[in-house]
Amino acid sequence: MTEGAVQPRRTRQRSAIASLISATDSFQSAQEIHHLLRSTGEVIGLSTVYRTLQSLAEAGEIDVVINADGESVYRGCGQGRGLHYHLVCRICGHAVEVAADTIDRWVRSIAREHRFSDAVASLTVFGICRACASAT
Amino acid sequence: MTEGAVQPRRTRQRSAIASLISATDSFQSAQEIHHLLRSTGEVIGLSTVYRTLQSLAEAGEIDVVINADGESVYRGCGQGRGLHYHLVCRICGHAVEVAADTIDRWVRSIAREHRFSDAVASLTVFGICRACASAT
DNA sequence: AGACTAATGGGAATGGTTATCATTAGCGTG
DNA sequence: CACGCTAATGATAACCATTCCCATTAGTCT
Repeated sequence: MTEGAVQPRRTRQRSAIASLISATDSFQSAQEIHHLLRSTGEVIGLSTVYRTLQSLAEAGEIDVVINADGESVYRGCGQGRGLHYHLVCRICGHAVEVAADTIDRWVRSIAREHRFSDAVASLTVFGICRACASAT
Repeated sequence: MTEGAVQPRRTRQRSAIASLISATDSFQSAQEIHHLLRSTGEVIGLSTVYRTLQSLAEAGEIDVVINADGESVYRGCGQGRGLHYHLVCRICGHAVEVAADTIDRWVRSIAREHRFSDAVASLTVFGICRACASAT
């Protein structure tokens, strides 16, 4: 009993979610993902979508961001690339991953200055991407 | 008709909320604020609390942060001090305002690099404050 | 094949937030 | 001060994302 965590079972639903997510490059809510899967003929329950997204997020296989409406939105990420933040278009949802170095240094120095420990930043930059800006 | 915005009426409820908020230095949810006011004998409806907090936030008189559960939490801020972010203790809720200069510069450069316009950062740093860390 | 149990999914429950609308009460005017 | 206009209030219902419940289904190991 060295490896406490057993890997999840391979189910049709779990791989459907994983492949849909890895095929998109913008953040989507659980509901949107559920709709998309349904519209492609996939038979899957909403509960399953929520559960699976959560477990994928905990496993670090996808990113979660809480948007301005307080909803959790998910997106696939290049794993193993370390911590990073996002630059998200508030019109089309297009998202870019941004290296965390600068911010992490800043967070650490701010935390040290105020004697906070265990500091983690929740950071997302919302803006308007080139395409949407010119499509006015 | 130069000044489109009329100032809100002075009501008992609005000042109760404003004074409670300015007397606290940690973020609180609308529900918590409602409870507190009720427990001090104030007669006030939940709807009013939500509405007033929103209008105060839009007016820039208080800060809003969406916490990890997707709830909106509010706190008074020193107005006129310009944009700033928060360092929040995830145990006791104690919050410190942090100047935004460094981050703003970073946000602008990231946005420029990826050709995003109108970029605004949503940033909150969660950690554990000195007091809570030593009260283990 | 059989057993064990994680995973599923439909529906109900939760909980924060917003909408509705009749009533109340600021506040400027005559 | 009395009057009127309408913003503000607040009880309640509606909303909606998310979680819970639990009987059923289906991976995975032997």
